[in-house]
Amino acid sequence: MPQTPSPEKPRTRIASVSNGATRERNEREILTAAERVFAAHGYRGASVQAIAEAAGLPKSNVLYYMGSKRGLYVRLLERMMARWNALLDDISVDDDPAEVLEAFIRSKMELSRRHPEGSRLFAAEILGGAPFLQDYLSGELRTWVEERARIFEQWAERGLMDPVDPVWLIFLIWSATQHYADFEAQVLGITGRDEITDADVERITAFLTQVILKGCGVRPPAAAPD
Amino acid sequence: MPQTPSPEKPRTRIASVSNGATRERNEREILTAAERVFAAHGYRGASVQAIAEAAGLPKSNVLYYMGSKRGLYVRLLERMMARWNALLDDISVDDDPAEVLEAFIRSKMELSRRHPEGSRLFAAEILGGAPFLQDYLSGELRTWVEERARIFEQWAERGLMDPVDPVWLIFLIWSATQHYADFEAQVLGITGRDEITDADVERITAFLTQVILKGCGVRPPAAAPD
DNA sequence: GTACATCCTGACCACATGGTCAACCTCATG
DNA sequence: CATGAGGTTGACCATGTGGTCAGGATGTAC
Repeated sequence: MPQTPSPEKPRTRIASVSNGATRERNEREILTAAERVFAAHGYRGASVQAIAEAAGLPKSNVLYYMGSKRGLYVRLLERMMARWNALLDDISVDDDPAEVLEAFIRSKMELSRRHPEGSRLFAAEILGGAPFLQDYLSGELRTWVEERARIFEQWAERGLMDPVDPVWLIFLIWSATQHYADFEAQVLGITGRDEITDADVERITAFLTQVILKGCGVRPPAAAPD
Repeated sequence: MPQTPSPEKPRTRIASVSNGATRERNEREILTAAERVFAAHGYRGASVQAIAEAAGLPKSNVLYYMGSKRGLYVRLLERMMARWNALLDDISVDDDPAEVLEAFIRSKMELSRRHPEGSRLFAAEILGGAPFLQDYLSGELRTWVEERARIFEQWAERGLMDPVDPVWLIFLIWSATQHYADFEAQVLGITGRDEITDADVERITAFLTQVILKGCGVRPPAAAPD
């Protein structure tokens, strides 16, 4: 119904130039604003009105593009999950534990750093009992964790690291890295700064890498080149 | 001593027996219910109606006891801060770092364990930018952290542990322990369990203690029994 | 110009929101 | 019994909620 394709006319370009461009620009604006509002107030606490104001658009326009509050929220979650899934996608038993763990910590830290609102959105969803993400958690993400946990275990068997519980190790890395996005307000309040700089992130990453690798009996990367 | 016979006139004192008891019972019921609802949906997302239903009381009754939604929320935050302040209250440079750090991890873990809703309430407040807690964070809590950080530094100077940044170490312990309350839904989904048992908590505590102490170059308590 | 799809939005709807209030109930004491 | 303070709550209010819709604006293709 939205589009009526002509059977024979060579309409290579149905949509006008402004069409796609306008849509893309507005959707991006709305998604950015919505991520911020949902992150700050959770699903119920966020109002379409507030999102619209943050995006500089009338409420009706937001609903025109996104259909519904729920649809918008789900779309944001899916975008965040996609970013997440790209993390540490290909590791094998033959990789160097130190390198992989450092890459894990670093990339997770970068993810929280680059998408703090998305990170908080995710956190708020989990805090509320993950009503929209239960299937993802006990499906895709669980598999993701189990696969990596198996590799950690094999490393332990080969004596490349201590035989720590791999799942709790993953949780430890998650929580430690996520903290700087989710609890940013706390970190800033306590340290007395007004922002977390790139240099801070670099230092925190180094700190976490050092403590966690040493804590698991993994030697730092420099010690294990071939 | 439920009632004190007034020496002169029974004018000033009028509280009946049922008065205090009823009030106490209802307030406790409301606070428990409210903590759960605020934790799940944040300040804006929680409705007085939902809290009332969770407490098994009419909405009017909740407002009769608590005055306003905001007052109820602030009261819950203060209760949680009081629990928090009792943590690791007296440590000195002369204590054993291993014992103190383990006690810190353990008591923080127990706090999250005993008050998961309060923990999530706090988390939701910080996630939303800590609109009600900014002063507390940059005041009391900041002092709390600085005092303990100073002690960690002195331990490092004495060679009792690695010279890691003490503030980030505190954040690391906070995030790792808080994770099991705040992200409970994630932990359960991924591990496939339906609850986190006392035995799990014990094992997680041991894991965190081992990794963090070793990671900071602290030796475990020499006199550890078994 | 006409045609047509997309874009835009104020007005509107049914319902939920936090909060108020007056009327009621309960019950120990005088 | 009557008093009176605490406890209880349905009805009510102004405002906010997510969502709909009709009608107009805009721009490109013919």
